[in-house]
Amino acid sequence: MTSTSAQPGRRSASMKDVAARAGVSVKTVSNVINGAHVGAATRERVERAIADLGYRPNISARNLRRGRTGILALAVSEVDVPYFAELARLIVDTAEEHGYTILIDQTGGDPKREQYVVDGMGARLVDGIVFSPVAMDHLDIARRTDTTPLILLGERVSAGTADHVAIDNVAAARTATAHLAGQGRRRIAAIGTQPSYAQGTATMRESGYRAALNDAGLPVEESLIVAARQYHRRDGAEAAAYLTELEDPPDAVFCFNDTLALGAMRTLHDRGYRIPEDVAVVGFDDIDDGRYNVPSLTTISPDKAGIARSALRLLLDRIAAVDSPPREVTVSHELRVRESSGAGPRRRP
Amino acid sequence: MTSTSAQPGRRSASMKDVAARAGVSVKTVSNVINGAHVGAATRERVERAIADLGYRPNISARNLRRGRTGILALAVSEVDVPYFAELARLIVDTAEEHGYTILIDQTGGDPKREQYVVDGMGARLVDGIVFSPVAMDHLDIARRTDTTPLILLGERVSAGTADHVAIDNVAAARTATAHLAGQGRRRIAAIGTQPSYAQGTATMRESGYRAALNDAGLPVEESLIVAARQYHRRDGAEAAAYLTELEDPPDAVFCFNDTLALGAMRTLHDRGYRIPEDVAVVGFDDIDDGRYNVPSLTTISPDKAGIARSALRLLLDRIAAVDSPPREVTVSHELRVRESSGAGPRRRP
DNA sequence: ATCGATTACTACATCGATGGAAGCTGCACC
DNA sequence: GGTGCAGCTTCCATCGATGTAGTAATCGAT
Repeated sequence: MTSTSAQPGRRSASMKDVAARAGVSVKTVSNVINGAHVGAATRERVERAIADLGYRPNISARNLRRGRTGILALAVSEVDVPYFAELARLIVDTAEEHGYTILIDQTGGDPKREQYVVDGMGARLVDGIVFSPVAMDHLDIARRTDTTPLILLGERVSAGTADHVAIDNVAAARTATAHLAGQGRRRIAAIGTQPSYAQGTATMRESGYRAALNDAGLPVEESLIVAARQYHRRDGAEAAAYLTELEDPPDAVFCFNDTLALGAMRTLHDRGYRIPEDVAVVGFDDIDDGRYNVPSLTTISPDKAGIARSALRLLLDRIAAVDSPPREVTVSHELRVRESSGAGPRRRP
Repeated sequence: MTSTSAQPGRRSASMKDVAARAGVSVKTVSNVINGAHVGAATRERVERAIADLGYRPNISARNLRRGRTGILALAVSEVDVPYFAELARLIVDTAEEHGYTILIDQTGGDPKREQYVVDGMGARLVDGIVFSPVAMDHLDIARRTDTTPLILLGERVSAGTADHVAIDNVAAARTATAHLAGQGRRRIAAIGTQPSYAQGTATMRESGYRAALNDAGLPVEESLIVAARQYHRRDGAEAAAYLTELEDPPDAVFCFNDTLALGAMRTLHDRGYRIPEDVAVVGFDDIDDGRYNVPSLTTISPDKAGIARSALRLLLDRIAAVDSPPREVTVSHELRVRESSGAGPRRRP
């Protein structure tokens, strides 16, 4: 089925052109393309005409007729955040396996843009949306009137507002903090709280952190809990700077994501702290950067492929059956102990 | 224009419904939406009907009629490669300013998938494509029959095959290598050549490297030139391992991108080399990771925002005027000297 | 030979929005 | 009162692919 020659003419060939060339009706061409029963000889002729004309179906027309577009949106704050970049990669690949294409929307965490996402992205452009909210809480989402299937990532929604995929953030944070306590650390700081948003991932991780301190019989010291406006390296670096300036600096830091941790480690290093000897560091997300960093970063590793798979499955299910009750999927995670939390001598990752 | 109530009914409202509710014709609704002259009273009524019904235009129908989709594709090997992630972010934002949405395609460097991209991505789904080729050379691209506007990134195309945006890779690599020579380094290795593809970015960087060695009166030692299958940290780590096992290891390494450099530095560190004292390292791309790494990474910093802007401009121009001659845009770059190449005492980035 | 069933294909309406031409107002003007 | 002209608005065709209904041809069974 090699295209031997294609007319570079302004208008590209339509089914009608193919039909005319093959001497059949338009519908027969459609049948050939969609694999319906067509006689061998006719099929042959149509296929030759398709090749000759370099015909390719017009997606807009097909979508109009079929009522779907074959496009799903992935809406995140910024795609160049490593965690989202890695997730985007998996989601794009997974979607492709299901015959869907992914379109990227960057909200930048802007509430207006997030509202736009929740409202179905303006026009009926996408069949469904995978959304990682920053500013919206579940009440905002419950209020939505749009019916575009929507899957939330990393969001703890109280009760059946929307489909939702996440890891158990409380448990993961608890494990991470417990690991530090188990290494004999006594002043364990946390970087990454976000006061504004009571339902978010940050709050879950914070409460896991607090629970672990309680479990270990350690006091919760509010001055060791540092907020981060965003989750970039810069924010981690700034938070760490603040911590080193305390009268009694911490001997460990649990960062709510890996980029915060990498930024924090940079500052700690600059200020003469040895990692993990003086300060142990644990991150969250298990991005590729952390594995190769010196020292390599202990972190919570969520099953990202599992998240991508689950999100797509939920979304496709919902596209098929809009009225089914919302589902929550919890994906597994594990602690990856590496150099930054004092796991013996330095070795290759 | 707040949506007061939206029918959750299966089928969402069409222009016809709006027209019926407002007591006008479909075309008048269309005119209201597209800002044509419509009487104030009529406009008012139509707008209320739109709000009441929660009407939003059907993109597929509009696209079918208008002959364009408002979607552009960004095709790269993998979006989670930091350089592409950062570029994707800029391109998504820039496209949005122009009223376009970006759809991501990951080729994984697979020739078949790249061919698919060059052939316009199967169906007339996108209005244009920004493509960073890995396996395709300019001959493959010259052979293309599809007419979807296509902009190439980072590709040195010999003569007017397609529009094309890149930095001057030869000059940049020459600057990077010269910087190392200028620091007194004598055995400067290179990591990242790709023998298979004579027109690619890797070849440009290699020839800049060779030229700089000549400029500095240093011999080109083939054993110090290491290929990399991909440009991930792992490949850099492996290449560095090979270099340290040489009888006479290098005192500097120029890596063809930052992730190679970060991987290489990890291995060098593990094997007891001090950076930059024993081995200086320079990368390429200026990704965020490199700025915060310990030691921070000296690198070539391309004007990524400029690349995104230029690519979009070329693409939109070509969509408007398909037959204009191909253009090449060279975007600026600069050397960012940091710790990894011995720029004095370690300081914050 | 005839009937019913099956197959292979055609004609036509349809999805929703838009461009163009025609129609209907109201109004100024001769 | 008729003409001309705006200014809106309506009607109709259209974009390209697909579902439905229907027709023609073929086959097996009686």
